[in-house]
Amino acid sequence: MIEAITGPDAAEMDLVTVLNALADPVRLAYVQALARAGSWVWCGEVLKDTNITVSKSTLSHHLRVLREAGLTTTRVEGTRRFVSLRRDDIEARFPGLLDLVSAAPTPTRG
Amino acid sequence: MIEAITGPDAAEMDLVTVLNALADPVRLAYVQALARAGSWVWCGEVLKDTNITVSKSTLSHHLRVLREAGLTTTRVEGTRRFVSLRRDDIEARFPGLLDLVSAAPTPTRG
DNA sequence: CGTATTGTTCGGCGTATGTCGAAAAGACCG
DNA sequence: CGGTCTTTTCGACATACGCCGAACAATACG
Repeated sequence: MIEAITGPDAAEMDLVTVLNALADPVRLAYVQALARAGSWVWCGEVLKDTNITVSKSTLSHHLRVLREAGLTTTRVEGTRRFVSLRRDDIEARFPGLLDLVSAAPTPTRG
Repeated sequence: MIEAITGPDAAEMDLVTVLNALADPVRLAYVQALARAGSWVWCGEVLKDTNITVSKSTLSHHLRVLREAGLTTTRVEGTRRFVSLRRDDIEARFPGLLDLVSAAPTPTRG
């Protein structure tokens, strides 16, 4: 069976929690990269084309924050994990949020 | 002369900083109340019709975070201060952000 | 089976954050 | 000037957060 790890239902997403999840340079860049990359990206590869480097444990921590905020969902496939933005749920709950984040000007370098 | 205390220019607002400013229950409620109330509201009164109570020093701290993120500006008038959302600047820099925050479902009570 | 790959979990560490009360600052009123 | 009102600043404190390396777990490969 395909194991899918997901956080809260769309209706239970909390704005403060979501904003907090996005209010970190690493996580924001991750979400932006995900938005660019489409669905089900190998989670260890997402930050590859950014200038961000963190340890495995740190990345795992950030992915959990994103997941528990409701922003992403994870699918296990062999030894790897694939991650995807919950676009529809996010859009349903917080319309425009993903567009806003994706269109962010000058990635964290004012 | 009218003393106006303002944070960064619109062009220099940083998304992570802005999201971080909004990712706190008190500050989010404050911004939402401001969005509802219009411009130049007496800063000590903004949270009156919410169920939030914080000390003066804590509120002052939060107002500084909001101001330094670029979200609000403050005008001194006598012994009081009046605060206003920088709607145009926010909209120019992060289109849709204020609408998104204002339309937040179930105020911090998922 | 042994090894490699991929992530998670577990301490631990340093810093940031939210909170408060007390004190100070500035403006107004008598 | 003395008193009042409003807000900021100053410690102080507890907690949360981001980060890492080491150990563990689960799967795949030969």
